[in-house]
Amino acid sequence: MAQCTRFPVLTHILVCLSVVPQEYLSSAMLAKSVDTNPAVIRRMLALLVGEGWVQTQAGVHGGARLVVDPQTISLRDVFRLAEHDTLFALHAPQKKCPIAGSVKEWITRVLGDAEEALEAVLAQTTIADIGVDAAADLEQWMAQRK
Amino acid sequence: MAQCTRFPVLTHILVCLSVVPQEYLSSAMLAKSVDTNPAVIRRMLALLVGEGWVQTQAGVHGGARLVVDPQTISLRDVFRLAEHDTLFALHAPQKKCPIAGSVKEWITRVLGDAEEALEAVLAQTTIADIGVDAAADLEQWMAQRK
DNA sequence: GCTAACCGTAACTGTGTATGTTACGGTTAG
DNA sequence: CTAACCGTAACATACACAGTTACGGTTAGC
Repeated sequence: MAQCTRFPVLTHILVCLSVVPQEYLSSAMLAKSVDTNPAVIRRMLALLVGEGWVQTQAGVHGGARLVVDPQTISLRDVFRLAEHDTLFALHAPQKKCPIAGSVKEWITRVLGDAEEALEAVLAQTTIADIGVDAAADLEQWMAQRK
Repeated sequence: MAQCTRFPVLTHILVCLSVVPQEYLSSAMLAKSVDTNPAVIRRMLALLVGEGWVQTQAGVHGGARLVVDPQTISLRDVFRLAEHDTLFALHAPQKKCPIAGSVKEWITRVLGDAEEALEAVLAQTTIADIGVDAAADLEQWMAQRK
């Protein structure tokens, strides 16, 4: 599959936003948390805004904010956003090959089923689930800082 | 996942070999069927030989031959061969980020479960299953050629 | 209004991975 | 001896994505 890190990063951003509800987090802060560039974060945020999960605010004290219940965002939703095109690419076999048809048919069907099974597992976890643990970590971290 | 076509191509090769048991198919013929270069096929064959599924024969009238029952090769096996490294890559978040730990933990666990579910579906189909349909296609194709 | 802190987006680079291609040495049958 | 094979290395090519820079637009506070 992929050497694609978008899924974990998108999840990380959403969890960050979910542990400080109603608060605006700047792309610079999120970039530090995810350990990347603010522009990369803003690119990701554009996707989340497009889904209607996040609102952004320009100007001083601006940033991004979660505008839906994190319980309503499953990892399946995030996964689909991250891997917009098909998970598996099919090769285009020679038309003249007599067995190409059945091979392609089987592969398509089986991969479809497999992807469905994969997404069914992802659907069982929501951003809120992860947020609970993350909030606990955050609290412990802040206590240690005192 | 990936823009990786290795899984379908490996499957195609195995099905081709399974419909003409005990017969040697040259990489040139397989290349025509899959619509690629013979060297690419030979690279793939090297993987299959490494698994012990295929034997190759150099020289005139040489080629590749299936040496195991196609019923014993599931698409899960082929999939693992095609996607040798982990299906999903994780990003390495900043150590200082207090919530990175729980995010990574959840992602790792959930993706592990998801991959398991995916492979469970793939395990239900074997090369022999596809070979049955492919053989029928081949027969029909040869009848039309008369 | 001016300034500084923000976002949005475009453009470019760098990099990693996979396929396509060529080439060459080694092996086998006739 | 030759032609049909494989195995493997050494490229070139393509593509997606992260990283980076830059610039225009927006907002809050002085």
